[in-house]
Amino acid sequence: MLLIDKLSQKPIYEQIIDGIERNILLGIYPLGSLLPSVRELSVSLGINPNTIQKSYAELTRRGVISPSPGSGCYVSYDAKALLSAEARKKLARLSELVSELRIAGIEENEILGAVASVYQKDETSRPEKEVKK
Amino acid sequence: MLLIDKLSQKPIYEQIIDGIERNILLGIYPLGSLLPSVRELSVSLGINPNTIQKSYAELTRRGVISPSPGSGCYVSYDAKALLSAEARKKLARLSELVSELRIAGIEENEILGAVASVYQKDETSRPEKEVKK
Amino acid sequence: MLLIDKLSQKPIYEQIIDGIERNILLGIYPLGSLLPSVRELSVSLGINPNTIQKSYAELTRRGVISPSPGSGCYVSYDAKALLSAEARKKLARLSELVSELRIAGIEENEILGAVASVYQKDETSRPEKEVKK
Amino acid sequence: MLLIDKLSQKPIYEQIIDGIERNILLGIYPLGSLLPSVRELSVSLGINPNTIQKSYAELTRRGVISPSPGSGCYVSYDAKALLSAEARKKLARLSELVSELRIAGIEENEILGAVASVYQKDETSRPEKEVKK
DNA sequence: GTGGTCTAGACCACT
DNA sequence: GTGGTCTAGACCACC
Repeated sequence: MLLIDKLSQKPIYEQIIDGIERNILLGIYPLGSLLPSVRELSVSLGINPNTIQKSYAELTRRGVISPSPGSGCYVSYDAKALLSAEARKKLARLSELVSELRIAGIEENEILGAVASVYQKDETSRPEKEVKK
Repeated sequence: MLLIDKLSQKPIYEQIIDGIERNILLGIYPLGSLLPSVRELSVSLGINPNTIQKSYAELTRRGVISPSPGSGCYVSYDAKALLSAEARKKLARLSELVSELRIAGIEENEILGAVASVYQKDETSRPEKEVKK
Repeated sequence: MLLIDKLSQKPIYEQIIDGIERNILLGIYPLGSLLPSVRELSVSLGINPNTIQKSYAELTRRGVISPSPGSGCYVSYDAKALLSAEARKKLARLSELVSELRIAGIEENEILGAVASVYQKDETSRPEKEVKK
Repeated sequence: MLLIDKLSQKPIYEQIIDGIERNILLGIYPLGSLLPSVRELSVSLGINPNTIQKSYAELTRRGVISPSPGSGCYVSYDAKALLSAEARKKLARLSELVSELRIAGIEENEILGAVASVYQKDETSRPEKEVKK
C-alpha cells in the first residue's frame, strides 16, 4: 500500500508523506478514516518510528490529517481540497521543467505527447469520480 | 550572466552546473570557447572557489567541459549533443510530475495550457537556430 | 584494512576508492554491508573527512555504494557486477602498456612470465569462489 | 610525427617526452641525430615554447638527449640502452595492473590473449631489427 | 595566470 | 550518530 525506497535520494519521511497524500487523493484512505498507527507502519515498513512520527507531524501541520490522542490519526475532511490546492502550485515546477526542455531543443509536440500519454493510462491511478450527494 | 540564489534549497554547486549548461545550450558559451576561470567566477559570484571547483569537476565528468590545466576550461565540442541527449531523459521526470498532477485532480487541458504558454514566450530563452553550413 | 600512502602521486581520495573497491571484490566488504562511516575512516586513516567524503561521493556516483543519510553507506548489491564490468575496460590500458613494452624491446616471453607469476601468487588476493546456491 | 592531445589528462610536456622517446626507440629519431628545435616544435604543434623547453630539459636530465648550445639537441648514443633499462621498470606497473584484473575476476587466459594480440600486430610499432656490425 | 587536491572547521537534514 | 554542503585558506603541477 505504501512503497518506500530506502536507497532513494528522497528522504524517507518525505516518501511517506507523498505516499499517504497520494493514497488520500486516490480514495484509498477515505476522508475521515483512521490511518495506520505509527507503530503499525513502523513494523510493516521496517522503518524507525521516529521517522514515521516526523511524517505524521508534518501532515498534521499541513492540516491533511488530525491526530486524536489515544485513538490515532484521522484523514481531515478537507484533506482533498488542501491537496488539490497544493497541487496547483506544482504547476509552477512543471513550467520550469518544460522551460528547461525547451532550451535543450525538445519540440513542443514531444512534450504534449508525453502529457497526453499520462492521461490515457489506466484508471488505477486516477482519483475516483466525485459522487453526487 | 549566471544567477545564483544562495537561499535556494538547491545546492549552489548544482545551480552553477545548471546555469552553465543553460548558457551553453543558449549559445552564450559557444562550443570550444573558454569558460570563466574558477577564481574569476568565485569573485564575481561571491562564492568560495571550492564550490565552483566542484561544479567544474562534475561538468568535466559529464564531458560537457574539458579542463586544460594552466590555460582554463573549454566547452566541449559535443557539449550540446550531450546535453540534448540528457534532456530527453528528463522527459521521464516530466511524466512523473504530470502523473502526480493528474492524481491531484488537475485537468489535462490545464497542463497542456501551461506547456503551450512556455513555448510561446519570448525568444531570449530559445536556443539559436542551427545555421546551414 | 585500507592502506594509504600519503606520499604517493596518486591522490588520496583515489587510493581510498581503489582500496574500497578492492575490498568489495575480495569479499572483505560483503554486498549489502555497512561501510565504515566518513568520520570513522577519517580518524582511523588520519585523513580529513572531506577527502573521505569525496571518495564516497564518487563511489556513490558509480553506483558501487549507496548512502542512506543518517544511517551510513551500504555496498550496493550489484557492486561486484559493476566493478567486474569496469575491470574489463582496464584490459585496454593493459594493451597500451604492453605495446609500450614491446616498443622498448621487451620480449613477449618476459611479459607472459610476469603475468603468470601474478596468477600463481597466494590466495589472499583472490576473490572468494562463488558458492552454488 | 608527434601527436599531442591537448585535452588529455596527461600533461602536454609529458606527452612530448613520451613521443620523443617512442620515436627514438622506433628509430625515427636515430641515435646521434638532430632533434627539431624548440621553436620548430612549438609552431608545428601549436604549443607554448616553455612547455617544449620543459620536455627537452627533462630528457636532458635523463641523459636521453644532449643539448649542444647554438646548434640544437642531439639524441644520445646510449639513449636506447637507457630507455630499454627504464622500460624494464615498467614491468612492475604491469604486475600491479594484472593483479587488479585478477582480483576483479578476469581469467589468466584472457590476459595472455590480450598480450599475445599486441605482439602479433603489424610491424609499424616494432623496433627495427638490430643490425649486425 | 590556470585547474586539482587537501586540510580545517562549520552547519544542515536525516535516522 | 549519519551523509551532504559550504567556507576559508593552503599547496601543487601545469602553461
